[in-house]
Amino acid sequence: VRRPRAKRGEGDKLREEILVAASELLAKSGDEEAVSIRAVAHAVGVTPPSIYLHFADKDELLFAVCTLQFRTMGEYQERAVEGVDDPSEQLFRRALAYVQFGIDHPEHYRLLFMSHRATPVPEHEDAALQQASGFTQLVGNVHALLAAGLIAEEDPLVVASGLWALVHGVTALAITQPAITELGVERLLRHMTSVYGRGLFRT
Amino acid sequence: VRRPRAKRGEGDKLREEILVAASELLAKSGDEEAVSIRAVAHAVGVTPPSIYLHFADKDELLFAVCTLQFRTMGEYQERAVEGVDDPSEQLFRRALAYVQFGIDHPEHYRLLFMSHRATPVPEHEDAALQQASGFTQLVGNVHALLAAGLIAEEDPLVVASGLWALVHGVTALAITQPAITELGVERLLRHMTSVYGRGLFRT
DNA sequence: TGTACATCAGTGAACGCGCGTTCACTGATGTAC
DNA sequence: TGTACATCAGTGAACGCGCGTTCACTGATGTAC
Repeated sequence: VRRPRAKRGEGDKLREEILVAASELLAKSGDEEAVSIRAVAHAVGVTPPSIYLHFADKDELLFAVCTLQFRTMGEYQERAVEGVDDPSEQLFRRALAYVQFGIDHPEHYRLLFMSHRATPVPEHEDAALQQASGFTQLVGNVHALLAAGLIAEEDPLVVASGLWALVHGVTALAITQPAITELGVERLLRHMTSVYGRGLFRT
Repeated sequence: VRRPRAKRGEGDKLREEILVAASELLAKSGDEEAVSIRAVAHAVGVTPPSIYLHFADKDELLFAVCTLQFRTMGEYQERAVEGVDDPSEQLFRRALAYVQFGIDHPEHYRLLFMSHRATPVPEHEDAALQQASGFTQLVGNVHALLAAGLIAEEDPLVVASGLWALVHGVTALAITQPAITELGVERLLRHMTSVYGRGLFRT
């Protein structure tokens, strides 16, 4: 399955194809280790050295995959809060969208938040930023709630981190522990947000 | 560094040494991939084929490491609730012990709850049991609280899963996101248990 | 319009590496007589 | 007490594999004159 060669100046097309192929390979194989330079090249219909025309090394390729997936995750969240003004409702929808992304793309979620790669190393700081972009909006939500006096006085960063830990817990567990899923992820999430919300919001 | 050969009938000593070496290698290297048959053999001071005298294959070795670590985790929890009778206090201490294990042994925690291996496959069911052993006691705690009317009517499995997701979220985030740790894991955990507890317990 | 030439998107073959696993073996330890 | 022998805990060498990466190359595409 040989890919037709790109026209002059269209060399960047391959870059895109490689990125998409790597993402799909990760999703389909269900294993980060299956995403080898050789496997990606094969999936695109090209020889391994061609990858190096677009990415310095394997690390850079995987980093690019992360960036791509962070963007997808951001879209999930934006779509979720679209047209919603109430900050507590926004918060809830954001949480749902977060978990939903993890369930829809378990391997990508693993790569972003559960793998060794997930630990942002200095040189990869804009990955941290990509991720932060979702997080900072969450912090924004929390700020709004604090300002409105809806939740008790507390460091917004702590509140936001707590919320993150909550959704991350559900998502990660849903991915690694299928037994949990049997009992219904939505049901679990509904229970947890209800309990947590009752504790968080002033009555 | 050649290990002295075991006496007759003391062949099982090597098995133990391999297991411990594999666990330490995992903890020190901070990477599951670093735990190769060859690396473990080297650490013990023995040649690679010797491993096969005690474990059928690499999978069985790693499975044994999991079992060992589940046991350690169980000890953390038992020590935590020792001499405590109040079920809600037990619950809280159990949560603390859970997170503490993850912080003390991040790579082992990864292996047990965050890796692909963490998904219990059929043949490995007693791993699920080992893990369940902690979980079933948690379910027991929840049952006691329900019976005492301290928490609202709800499926105890859902309540227990929620609690698990909560501590797992904090632990997993603390491991993969060092930025979170800067703000203080104990502080985050205290905030979350406080909020969650306020929502969970009837007043 | 035709042709020499530079450019650019790839290819093909090879490198060295570490891996899991196998197989035939060795040599010390204990046992039987 | 001495010696032949079985057992048992390992060893040494080798297998085939897939990996990331490099290097010199090819051949189609566009450009200059």
